[in-house]
Amino acid sequence: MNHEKNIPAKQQAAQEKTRFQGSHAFSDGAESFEFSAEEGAQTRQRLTNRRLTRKQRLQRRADFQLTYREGERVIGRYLVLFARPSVLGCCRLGITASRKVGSAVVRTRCRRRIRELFRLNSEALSGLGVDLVVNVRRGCESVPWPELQGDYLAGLKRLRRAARIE
RNA sequence: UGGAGGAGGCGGGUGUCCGCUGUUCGUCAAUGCGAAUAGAGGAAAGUCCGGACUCCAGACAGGCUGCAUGCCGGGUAACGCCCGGCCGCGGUAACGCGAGGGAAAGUGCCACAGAGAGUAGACCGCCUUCGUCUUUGGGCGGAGGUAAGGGUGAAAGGGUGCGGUAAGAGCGCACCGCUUCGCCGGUGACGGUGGAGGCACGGUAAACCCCAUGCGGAGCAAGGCCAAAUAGGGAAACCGAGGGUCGCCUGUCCUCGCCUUUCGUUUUUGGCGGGAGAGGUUUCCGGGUCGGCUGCUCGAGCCCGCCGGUAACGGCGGGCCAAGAUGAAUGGACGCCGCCCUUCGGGGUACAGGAUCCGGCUUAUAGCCUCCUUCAACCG
Repeated sequence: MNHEKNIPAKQQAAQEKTRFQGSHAFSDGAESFEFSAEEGAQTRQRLTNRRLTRKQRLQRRADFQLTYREGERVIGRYLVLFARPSVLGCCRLGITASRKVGSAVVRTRCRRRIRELFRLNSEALSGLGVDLVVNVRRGCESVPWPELQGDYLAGLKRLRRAARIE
């Protein structure tokens, strides 16, 4: 988290601007993740964490199976989410696309879009600290971005609710 | 200009924001941060052939079995691939297609129809002759000769024509086909040509089979190296009890043998030493799981030029370094442009993503471009 301080303020401002525009562009429903600009310090933290390195990905088969077995499950229109409290502090992402989804090209595109969902909406997971496994369902490669993002964020909301109840 | 055929190429462009993986450099405690730079295809696909590479087995090599290939010559590391040619078939042509060896080594199969289907055969016919009847046209019956015509069939034991004959027939002749023997051309497949034979030899080998040639097996999850935890194996050193009763202390009981006043890991009533049993701790060794590293990208490499070759391709010279990921990067979002369709709102923009690497084949592919050839029409 140290590197966040290194980013110049100018760049931060630019990011904030684009993010804000984007947020308005697909603010067609309550599911879109909204935040206001006046929460200064918190906003800064949310805006800067946009990277997705290898550490933040599930890399072992055992991790996947553990998440399937012990995690919470939420089924959406295009995605199926599994989440399980992580041993590490941060969130990690794993993506599974079976051959039912389509050809190799289609599956790769789905993976990339989901990775971007995870990366650009990291604030939706802030404070959770879970291993998240996403199963791809059919149609994920061609659905418009706002709809897919809505599906993803709605899934996360339900996951949060399930966690709170527990 | 239009139709057709062949060869080859491209297969989106661009802007903004946010990212990913490798390498190099800088910085640093750091796998972090910053900068620069590179980063999917013509099929990356199917995994159908051929190799390189690695391990295993064996070792001159050969055979059996199995599989594959199959006109000729050339190319290649090799091939079932490519190039050139031959033959057959299709097309007016350009050109295309062909598993294209052997059916006189053997076995099998060829339904139905038909008189007869492989040592042929005679249903209707045709012809001769005898008998008989007669309204003199011929009819009926017997004996024989035939295979031209009809009919069946996918196929009827060479074809067409002329001669010949009672009618016919390779019975004879010419041409074509076939078989066979020469000669000429060609490296060869084969082509051309001359003679002889009077015709025997149906098809099917993606039916068994025969002949010739080739092939040891498994694959980068190959293979090599490092190596946590736990359990277990081996070795060494050190420590000294263990169990029951119990919250704790004291006391007591049980558990090996020998010896008897010195020694000490402990096990005694007290003491000693040998044997035996048992536990704990630490260290090392070997095997080795999770995991990590390597193999891993400079190669039958790519580009340009010249030379040889009809070509595939080869030779020489010069230049270049161009993915190396591993739950797997090379992107996501939003615009603009191009192209196509449009009901003028808009919609669409192919097939498709490396996984050790090469050479091929096959299959998928919206649309676009270039060149050559051929046919038809028109103009000159």
